[in-house]
Amino acid sequence: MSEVLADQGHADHAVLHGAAAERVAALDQRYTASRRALVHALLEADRPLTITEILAGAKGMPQSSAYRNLTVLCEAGVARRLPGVDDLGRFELAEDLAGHHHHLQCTSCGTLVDFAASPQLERALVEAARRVAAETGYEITGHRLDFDGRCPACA
Amino acid sequence: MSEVLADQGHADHAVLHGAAAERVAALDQRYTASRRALVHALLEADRPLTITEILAGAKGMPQSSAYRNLTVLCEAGVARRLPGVDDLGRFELAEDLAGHHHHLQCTSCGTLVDFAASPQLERALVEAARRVAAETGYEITGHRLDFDGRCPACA
DNA sequence: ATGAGTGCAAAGGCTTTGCATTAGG
DNA sequence: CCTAATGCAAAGCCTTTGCACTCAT
Repeated sequence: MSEVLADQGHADHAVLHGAAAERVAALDQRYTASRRALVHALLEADRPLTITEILAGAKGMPQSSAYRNLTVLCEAGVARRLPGVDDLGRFELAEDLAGHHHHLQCTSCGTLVDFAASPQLERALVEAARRVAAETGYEITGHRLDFDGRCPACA
Repeated sequence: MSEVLADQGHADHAVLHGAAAERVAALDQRYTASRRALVHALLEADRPLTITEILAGAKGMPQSSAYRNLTVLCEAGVARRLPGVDDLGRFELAEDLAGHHHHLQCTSCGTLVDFAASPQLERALVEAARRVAAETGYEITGHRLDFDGRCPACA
Protein backbone atom coordinates (compact mmCIF):
# COMPACT_ATOMS: atom_id res chain seq x y z
CA MET A 1 0.00 0.00 0.00
CA SER A 2 0.99 3.56 -0.39
CA GLU A 3 2.63 4.02 2.95
CA VAL A 4 4.79 1.01 2.54
CA LEU A 5 5.52 0.59 -1.10
CA ALA A 6 5.57 4.09 -2.47
CA ASP A 7 6.19 7.56 -1.15
CA GLN A 8 9.51 6.65 0.30
CA GLY A 9 10.91 10.00 -0.70
CA HIS A 10 12.35 11.60 -3.80
CA ALA A 11 15.61 9.74 -3.50
CA ASP A 12 13.85 6.50 -4.29
CA HIS A 13 12.10 8.15 -7.19
CA ALA A 14 15.45 8.92 -8.73
CA VAL A 15 16.61 5.37 -8.15
CA LEU A 16 13.49 4.04 -9.74
CA HIS A 17 13.76 6.27 -12.78
CA GLY A 18 17.33 5.06 -13.11
CA ALA A 19 16.22 1.43 -13.04
CA ALA A 20 13.48 2.19 -15.52
CA ALA A 21 15.90 3.93 -17.86
CA GLU A 22 18.22 0.97 -17.66
CA ARG A 23 15.54 -1.52 -18.54
CA VAL A 24 14.29 0.59 -21.42
CA ALA A 25 17.83 1.00 -22.68
CA ALA A 26 18.25 -2.77 -22.58
CA LEU A 27 15.70 -2.87 -25.38
CA ASP A 28 17.67 -0.33 -27.39
CA GLN A 29 15.08 2.27 -26.68
CA ARG A 30 15.25 5.67 -25.06
CA TYR A 31 13.97 6.84 -21.71
CA THR A 32 12.30 9.92 -23.12
CA ALA A 33 10.38 12.67 -21.37
CA SER A 34 6.99 11.08 -21.99
CA ARG A 35 8.17 7.72 -20.75
CA ARG A 36 9.57 9.35 -17.68
CA ALA A 37 6.28 11.17 -17.21
CA LEU A 38 4.40 7.89 -17.37
CA VAL A 39 6.65 6.27 -14.81
CA HIS A 40 6.25 9.34 -12.65
CA ALA A 41 2.48 9.08 -12.83
CA LEU A 42 2.55 5.42 -11.83
CA LEU A 43 4.98 6.19 -9.08
CA GLU A 44 2.82 8.91 -7.60
CA ALA A 45 -0.29 6.78 -7.50
CA ASP A 46 -0.88 4.17 -4.84
CA ARG A 47 -3.06 2.20 -7.16
CA PRO A 48 -3.22 1.09 -10.79
CA LEU A 49 -4.26 3.84 -13.17
CA THR A 50 -6.38 3.77 -16.28
CA ILE A 51 -5.19 5.43 -19.45
CA THR A 52 -7.72 8.16 -18.88
CA GLU A 53 -6.40 8.84 -15.42
CA ILE A 54 -2.85 8.92 -16.67
CA LEU A 55 -3.74 11.32 -19.47
CA ALA A 56 -5.53 13.57 -17.04
CA GLY A 57 -2.35 13.85 -15.03
CA ALA A 58 0.05 14.15 -17.93
CA LYS A 59 -1.69 16.96 -19.74
CA GLY A 60 -0.80 17.36 -23.36
CA MET A 61 0.21 13.78 -23.92
CA PRO A 62 -1.57 12.22 -26.87
CA GLN A 63 -3.37 8.97 -26.26
CA SER A 64 -1.35 7.16 -28.88
CA SER A 65 1.89 8.09 -27.18
CA ALA A 66 0.56 6.95 -23.84
CA TYR A 67 -0.48 3.60 -25.24
CA ARG A 68 2.69 3.12 -27.20
CA ASN A 69 5.00 4.08 -24.39
CA LEU A 70 3.11 2.10 -21.82
CA THR A 71 3.51 -0.89 -24.11
CA VAL A 72 7.23 -0.25 -24.27
CA LEU A 73 7.43 0.11 -20.50
CA CYS A 74 5.60 -3.18 -20.08
CA GLU A 75 7.93 -4.92 -22.51
CA ALA A 76 10.88 -3.48 -20.65
CA GLY A 77 9.54 -4.89 -17.40
CA VAL A 78 9.02 -1.46 -15.90
CA ALA A 79 5.25 -1.48 -15.89
CA ARG A 80 2.48 -4.01 -15.96
CA ARG A 81 -0.98 -3.98 -17.42
CA LEU A 82 -3.76 -5.56 -15.46
CA PRO A 83 -7.23 -6.64 -16.32
CA GLY A 84 -10.12 -4.94 -14.61
CA VAL A 85 -13.73 -5.77 -13.97
CA ASP A 86 -14.72 -3.04 -16.39
CA ASP A 87 -12.42 -3.95 -19.28
CA LEU A 88 -10.44 -0.77 -18.92
CA GLY A 89 -6.73 -1.22 -19.15
CA ARG A 90 -5.03 -0.34 -15.87
CA PHE A 91 -1.33 0.11 -15.38
CA GLU A 92 1.02 -0.06 -12.45
CA LEU A 93 4.75 -0.38 -11.89
CA ALA A 94 6.25 -3.84 -12.16
CA GLU A 95 6.24 -5.81 -8.93
CA ASP A 96 10.00 -5.85 -8.52
CA LEU A 97 9.95 -2.06 -8.61
CA ALA A 98 6.84 -1.30 -6.59
CA GLY A 99 6.89 -4.31 -4.30
CA HIS A 100 4.63 -7.35 -4.22
CA HIS A 101 1.07 -6.50 -3.37
CA HIS A 102 -2.52 -7.30 -4.16
CA HIS A 103 -5.63 -5.42 -5.19
CA LEU A 104 -8.95 -4.58 -3.73
CA GLN A 105 -11.44 -3.83 -6.43
CA CYS A 106 -14.78 -2.11 -6.16
CA THR A 107 -17.28 -4.10 -8.21
CA SER A 108 -19.40 -1.00 -8.54
CA CYS A 109 -17.02 1.70 -9.75
CA GLY A 110 -14.11 -0.52 -10.77
CA THR A 111 -11.49 1.38 -8.82
CA LEU A 112 -8.51 -0.61 -7.62
CA VAL A 113 -6.59 -0.08 -4.41
CA ASP A 114 -3.32 -1.72 -3.46
CA PHE A 115 -2.90 -3.72 -0.30
CA ALA A 116 -0.27 -6.02 1.13
CA ALA A 117 -1.07 -9.49 2.35
CA SER A 118 0.27 -10.82 5.61
CA PRO A 119 3.47 -12.86 5.45
CA GLN A 120 1.53 -15.90 6.60
CA LEU A 121 -0.91 -15.57 3.75
CA GLU A 122 1.91 -15.08 1.27
CA ARG A 123 3.54 -18.23 2.56
CA ALA A 124 0.28 -20.12 2.23
CA LEU A 125 -0.07 -18.87 -1.33
CA VAL A 126 3.41 -19.96 -2.27
CA GLU A 127 2.80 -23.34 -0.71
CA ALA A 128 -0.49 -23.68 -2.58
CA ALA A 129 1.26 -22.74 -5.80
CA ARG A 130 3.78 -25.50 -5.22
CA ARG A 131 1.00 -28.01 -4.69
CA VAL A 132 -0.92 -26.96 -7.78
CA ALA A 133 2.27 -27.03 -9.82
CA ALA A 134 2.90 -30.60 -8.75
CA GLU A 135 -0.68 -31.57 -9.57
CA THR A 136 -0.95 -29.94 -12.94
CA GLY A 137 2.53 -29.92 -14.37
CA TYR A 138 2.40 -26.17 -14.78
CA GLU A 139 5.49 -24.20 -13.97
CA ILE A 140 4.05 -21.51 -11.72
CA THR A 141 5.72 -18.15 -11.77
CA GLY A 142 3.51 -16.01 -9.56
CA HIS A 143 0.10 -15.34 -8.17
CA ARG A 144 -2.53 -12.69 -8.23
CA LEU A 145 -4.97 -12.23 -5.40
CA ASP A 146 -7.79 -9.76 -5.67
CA PHE A 147 -10.55 -9.04 -3.26
CA ASP A 148 -13.85 -7.86 -4.67
CA GLY A 149 -16.12 -5.59 -2.78
CA ARG A 150 -17.76 -2.24 -2.59
CA CYS A 151 -15.74 0.78 -1.67
CA PRO A 152 -16.95 3.10 1.09
CA ALA A 153 -18.08 5.60 -1.53
CA CYS A 154 -20.20 3.06 -3.43
CA ALA A 155 -21.54 1.08 -0.49
CA MET B 1 -11.17 -28.66 -11.43
CA SER B 2 -12.89 -30.82 -13.95
CA GLU B 3 -12.86 -34.07 -11.99
CA VAL B 4 -14.36 -32.47 -8.97
CA LEU B 5 -16.58 -29.68 -10.08
CA ALA B 6 -17.88 -30.77 -13.43
CA ASP B 7 -18.49 -33.99 -15.26
CA GLN B 8 -20.55 -35.45 -12.51
CA GLY B 9 -22.89 -37.04 -14.99
CA HIS B 10 -25.92 -36.06 -16.97
CA ALA B 11 -28.16 -36.08 -13.97
CA ASP B 12 -26.38 -33.07 -12.59
CA HIS B 13 -26.59 -31.37 -15.93
CA ALA B 14 -30.35 -31.61 -15.75
CA VAL B 15 -30.33 -30.27 -12.21
CA LEU B 16 -28.16 -27.40 -13.26
CA HIS B 17 -30.31 -26.51 -16.23
CA GLY B 18 -33.24 -26.55 -13.87
CA ALA B 19 -31.55 -24.16 -11.50
CA ALA B 20 -30.55 -21.95 -14.40
CA ALA B 21 -34.09 -21.90 -15.75
CA GLU B 22 -35.38 -20.96 -12.33
CA ARG B 23 -33.00 -18.04 -11.97
CA VAL B 24 -33.74 -16.77 -15.43
CA ALA B 25 -37.45 -17.07 -14.75
CA ALA B 26 -36.99 -15.03 -11.59
CA LEU B 27 -36.15 -12.14 -13.89
CA ASP B 28 -39.32 -12.70 -15.88
CA GLN B 29 -37.29 -14.04 -18.72
CA ARG B 30 -37.33 -17.32 -20.57
CA TYR B 31 -34.88 -20.16 -20.57
CA THR B 32 -34.75 -20.41 -24.33
CA ALA B 33 -32.85 -22.82 -26.55
CA SER B 34 -29.91 -20.45 -27.05
CA ARG B 35 -29.63 -19.75 -23.36
CA ARG B 36 -29.71 -23.43 -22.66
CA ALA B 37 -27.05 -23.94 -25.31
CA LEU B 38 -24.84 -21.34 -23.64
CA VAL B 39 -25.22 -22.97 -20.25
CA HIS B 40 -24.49 -26.30 -21.86
CA ALA B 41 -21.28 -24.97 -23.37
CA LEU B 42 -20.11 -23.57 -20.04
CA LEU B 43 -21.07 -26.79 -18.34
CA GLU B 44 -19.07 -28.92 -20.74
CA ALA B 45 -15.92 -26.90 -20.34
CA ASP B 46 -13.67 -27.22 -17.33
CA ARG B 47 -12.45 -23.69 -17.83
CA PRO B 48 -13.77 -20.24 -18.70
CA LEU B 49 -14.61 -19.78 -22.36
CA THR B 50 -14.25 -16.80 -24.62
CA ILE B 51 -17.12 -15.69 -26.81
CA THR B 52 -15.24 -17.03 -29.79
CA GLU B 53 -14.88 -20.44 -28.20
CA ILE B 54 -18.53 -20.49 -27.28
CA LEU B 55 -19.59 -19.51 -30.78
CA ALA B 56 -17.39 -22.20 -32.24
CA GLY B 57 -19.22 -24.78 -30.16
CA ALA B 58 -22.70 -23.40 -30.65
CA LYS B 59 -22.63 -23.20 -34.41
CA GLY B 60 -25.16 -20.93 -35.99
CA MET B 61 -25.59 -18.67 -32.98
CA PRO B 62 -25.14 -15.01 -33.86
CA GLN B 63 -22.64 -13.08 -31.81
CA SER B 64 -25.22 -10.59 -30.69
CA SER B 65 -27.40 -13.32 -29.26
CA ALA B 66 -24.45 -14.83 -27.46
CA TYR B 67 -23.54 -11.50 -25.91
CA ARG B 68 -27.09 -10.61 -25.04
CA ASN B 69 -27.92 -13.96 -23.53
CA LEU B 70 -24.68 -14.20 -21.67
CA THR B 71 -25.51 -10.83 -20.18
CA VAL B 72 -28.91 -12.12 -19.14
CA LEU B 73 -27.35 -15.24 -17.64
CA CYS B 74 -24.92 -13.09 -15.69
CA GLU B 75 -27.71 -10.89 -14.40
CA ALA B 76 -29.64 -13.97 -13.41
CA GLY B 77 -26.66 -15.23 -11.45
CA VAL B 78 -26.20 -18.26 -13.68
CA ALA B 79 -22.96 -17.19 -15.31
CA ARG B 80 -20.12 -14.86 -14.55
CA ARG B 81 -17.89 -12.79 -16.73
CA LEU B 82 -14.22 -12.77 -15.83
CA PRO B 83 -11.94 -9.83 -16.25
CA GLY B 84 -10.08 -10.87 -19.36
CA VAL B 85 -6.40 -11.47 -18.94
CA ASP B 86 -6.00 -10.54 -22.56
CA ASP B 87 -9.01 -8.27 -22.83
CA LEU B 88 -11.11 -11.06 -24.16
CA GLY B 89 -14.31 -11.61 -22.25
CA ARG B 90 -14.35 -15.04 -20.67
CA PHE B 91 -17.40 -16.68 -19.18
CA GLU B 92 -17.98 -19.46 -16.71
CA LEU B 93 -20.84 -20.73 -14.59
CA ALA B 94 -21.56 -18.86 -11.38
CA GLU B 95 -19.60 -20.08 -8.40
CA ASP B 96 -22.60 -21.41 -6.53
CA LEU B 97 -23.40 -23.61 -9.51
CA ALA B 98 -19.93 -24.73 -10.51
CA GLY B 99 -18.33 -24.60 -7.09
CA HIS B 100 -15.79 -22.16 -5.73
CA HIS B 101 -12.49 -22.44 -7.51
CA HIS B 102 -9.55 -20.51 -8.83
CA HIS B 103 -7.67 -20.22 -12.08
CA LEU B 104 -4.32 -21.21 -13.38
CA GLN B 105 -3.33 -19.14 -16.33
CA CYS B 106 -0.65 -19.87 -18.89
CA THR B 107 1.22 -16.65 -19.53
CA SER B 108 2.26 -17.99 -22.89
CA CYS B 109 -0.96 -19.18 -24.51
CA GLY B 110 -3.43 -17.38 -22.23
CA THR B 111 -5.55 -20.42 -21.51
CA LEU B 112 -7.22 -20.67 -18.14
CA VAL B 113 -7.70 -23.86 -16.16
CA ASP B 114 -9.79 -24.29 -13.05
CA PHE B 115 -8.38 -25.54 -9.79
CA ALA B 116 -9.55 -25.79 -6.19
CA ALA B 117 -7.59 -24.36 -3.29
CA SER B 118 -7.13 -26.27 -0.07
CA PRO B 119 -9.58 -25.59 2.74
CA GLN B 120 -6.75 -24.13 4.80
CA LEU B 121 -5.87 -21.65 2.10
CA GLU B 122 -9.51 -20.72 1.66
CA ARG B 123 -9.77 -20.05 5.37
CA ALA B 124 -6.64 -17.93 5.25
CA LEU B 125 -8.09 -15.96 2.36
CA VAL B 126 -11.35 -15.33 4.14
CA GLU B 127 -9.46 -14.25 7.23
CA ALA B 128 -7.28 -11.91 5.16
CA ALA B 129 -10.38 -10.47 3.54
CA ARG B 130 -11.83 -9.72 6.96
CA ARG B 131 -8.65 -7.93 7.96
CA VAL B 132 -8.47 -5.87 4.79
CA ALA B 133 -12.15 -4.99 5.10
CA ALA B 134 -11.55 -3.66 8.58
CA GLU B 135 -8.56 -1.65 7.42
CA THR B 136 -10.08 -0.11 4.32
CA GLY B 137 -13.77 0.21 5.00
CA TYR B 138 -14.55 -1.85 1.92
CA GLU B 139 -17.33 -4.35 2.12
CA ILE B 140 -15.63 -7.41 0.71
CA THR B 141 -17.77 -9.86 -1.16
CA GLY B 142 -15.31 -12.37 -2.52
CA HIS B 143 -11.85 -13.09 -3.72
CA ARG B 144 -10.08 -14.10 -6.87
CA LEU B 145 -6.84 -16.01 -6.77
CA ASP B 146 -4.98 -16.74 -9.96
CA PHE B 147 -1.71 -18.49 -10.45
CA ASP B 148 0.38 -17.53 -13.42
CA GLY B 149 2.67 -19.96 -15.09
CA ARG B 150 3.44 -21.94 -18.16
CA CYS B 151 1.37 -24.94 -19.08
CA PRO B 152 3.10 -28.23 -19.86
CA ALA B 153 2.47 -27.67 -23.55
CA CYS B 154 4.11 -24.25 -23.57
CA ALA B 155 6.95 -24.91 -21.14
C1' DA C 1 -52.46 -10.20 -29.11
C1' DT C 2 -48.46 -8.87 -26.20
C1' DG C 3 -44.10 -8.79 -24.62
C1' DA C 4 -39.73 -11.40 -24.90
C1' DG C 5 -36.23 -13.19 -27.97
C1' DT C 6 -33.72 -13.26 -32.32
C1' DG C 7 -30.74 -11.75 -36.28
C1' DC C 8 -28.71 -8.64 -39.03
C1' DA C 9 -26.33 -4.62 -39.47
C1' DA C 10 -24.76 -0.34 -37.73
C1' DA C 11 -22.79 2.20 -34.03
C1' DG C 12 -19.67 2.59 -29.80
C1' DG C 13 -15.57 2.80 -27.17
C1' DC C 14 -11.00 1.50 -26.16
C1' DT C 15 -6.76 0.46 -28.41
C1' DT C 16 -3.56 -0.01 -32.23
C1' DT C 17 -1.43 1.41 -36.49
C1' DG C 18 0.19 4.17 -40.75
C1' DC C 19 2.66 7.90 -42.02
C1' DA C 20 5.01 12.10 -42.13
C1' DT C 21 7.62 14.95 -38.82
C1' DT C 22 10.74 15.81 -35.03
C1' DA C 23 14.33 14.72 -31.92
C1' DG C 24 17.91 12.00 -29.60
C1' DG C 25 22.67 9.79 -29.96
C1' DC D 1 23.02 11.33 -40.30
C1' DC D 2 20.12 7.47 -38.79
C1' DT D 3 17.08 5.27 -36.08
C1' DA D 4 13.74 5.95 -32.50
C1' DA D 5 9.89 8.66 -30.94
C1' DT D 6 6.02 11.67 -31.63
C1' DG D 7 1.30 13.31 -33.14
C1' DC D 8 -2.42 13.24 -35.74
C1' DA D 9 -5.83 10.76 -37.89
C1' DA D 10 -7.57 6.53 -39.57
C1' DA D 11 -8.35 1.83 -38.89
C1' DG D 12 -9.26 -2.40 -35.83
C1' DC D 13 -11.48 -5.17 -32.68
C1' DC D 14 -14.59 -6.63 -29.26
C1' DT D 15 -18.92 -5.43 -27.63
C1' DT D 16 -23.37 -3.07 -27.52
C1' DT D 17 -27.48 -1.24 -29.59
C1' DG D 18 -31.47 -0.22 -32.95
C1' DC D 19 -34.95 -2.13 -35.40
C1' DA D 20 -37.94 -5.15 -37.60
C1' DC D 21 -39.34 -10.00 -37.41
C1' DT D 22 -40.60 -14.25 -34.97
C1' DC D 23 -42.02 -16.90 -31.18
C1' DA D 24 -44.13 -18.25 -26.83
C1' DT D 25 -47.78 -17.60 -23.68
